[in-house]
Amino acid sequence: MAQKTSLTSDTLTDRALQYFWKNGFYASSMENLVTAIGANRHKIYSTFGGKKQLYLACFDQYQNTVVTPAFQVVETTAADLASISAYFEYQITQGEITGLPGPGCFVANSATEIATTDADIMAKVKYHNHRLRTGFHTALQREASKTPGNLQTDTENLANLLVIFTNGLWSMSRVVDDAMILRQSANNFLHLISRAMA
Amino acid sequence: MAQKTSLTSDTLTDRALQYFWKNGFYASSMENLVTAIGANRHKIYSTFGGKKQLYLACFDQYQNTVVTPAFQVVETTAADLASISAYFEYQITQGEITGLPGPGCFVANSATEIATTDADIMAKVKYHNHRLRTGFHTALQREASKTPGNLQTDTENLANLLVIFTNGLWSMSRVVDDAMILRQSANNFLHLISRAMA
DNA sequence: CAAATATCAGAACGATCGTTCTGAGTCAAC
DNA sequence: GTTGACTCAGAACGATCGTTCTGATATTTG
Repeated sequence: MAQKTSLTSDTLTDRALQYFWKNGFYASSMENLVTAIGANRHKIYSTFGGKKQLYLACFDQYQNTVVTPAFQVVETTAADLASISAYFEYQITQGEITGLPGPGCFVANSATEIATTDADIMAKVKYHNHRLRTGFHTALQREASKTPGNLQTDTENLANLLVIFTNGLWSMSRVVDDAMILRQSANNFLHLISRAMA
Repeated sequence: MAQKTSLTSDTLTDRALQYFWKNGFYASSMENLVTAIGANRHKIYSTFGGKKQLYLACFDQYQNTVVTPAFQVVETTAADLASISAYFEYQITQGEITGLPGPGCFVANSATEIATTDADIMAKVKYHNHRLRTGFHTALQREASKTPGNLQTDTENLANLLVIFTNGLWSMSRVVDDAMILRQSANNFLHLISRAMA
């Protein structure tokens, strides 16, 4: 019994995230969560306070362990349109590894399941969309700056379209079993963006 | 008590759809459904068989009372890109009337909530996306045919992007409170489509 | 009017929900 | 070796889940 003390709060959150992500909030009972994360009920309540708080903690975990590794390529100062393409490619590959149809985006799922009836979740969802929009925007601005004299490209609106498309793509990843469709869609959409900036 | 016999199965399904649409499957308890649709439990079980069957019946109701009135403009033989624009405008206006943030698309919500764990729901979702894709495709083909000699426009891929964008837009409609954002996004996206066909 | 049918609200079913609590077991400190 | 703080599985809580059933009321039929 050497691994008893190794169950950190971080590990619990990570395992809970995996389960919530796959099964959703309502379909994830405490009974299931307890067995899924390998901790007893007491630990969950003493550490987080309850199911809802554990769920909220998963948002930060998701940002750190999923969004940042995938999206940081877009958030660097050197990011451009190719970086956005790399982001989609990375996420689609992750979906392939996990298996399609997959769980999609944890945040988008939450937006659908409980955001409209819970202000805390709504705030987390809005933050996530804001993060994507900001990242896309700066990358598109850099891309636009490559074309000298290009001042009329509406990078803000294009960034907004990218956020919406991202949401739609992960929604689609929940019902398609071939990654090629996702990959082709991302490429085609980025091609439209590219043409709009020319 | 003259209206007792007026509660047809169609009326029940319609009211159930409204409640499911707004609250989702899991958060809609039988207790809530009974009071929401104005019928007793016995009626629900004798007519539909149970909660899940009632939910499935709502899909057909949604197609008939929501999708068809909004999307038929795209499905006519005379449809073109302007028809697609009219479809988005119609849906966004409906969202404005219902109030934003709104319930989004009933089918897309189901895809997120239960499609991955239920084959029946998955089939309904796939049918819906297929319907959208087919409608968009034929409308885009007609639009493309307006430009003589235009044979290289990949209307199939563009139709697919429209389906994904539609999913993303309704997902977004669950967290934004201003219809202008949705309207502007739809217009901007159709503008990209338009440029791609030129 | 009387008999048969349909519809109703609500009790009741076992199961499971999120949460709290109990008691046995494990560990480190001194 | 004893104490005290920890973890653990699992019992148990009231509440609510989806479903079934009961008895009263309303409507229709002959």
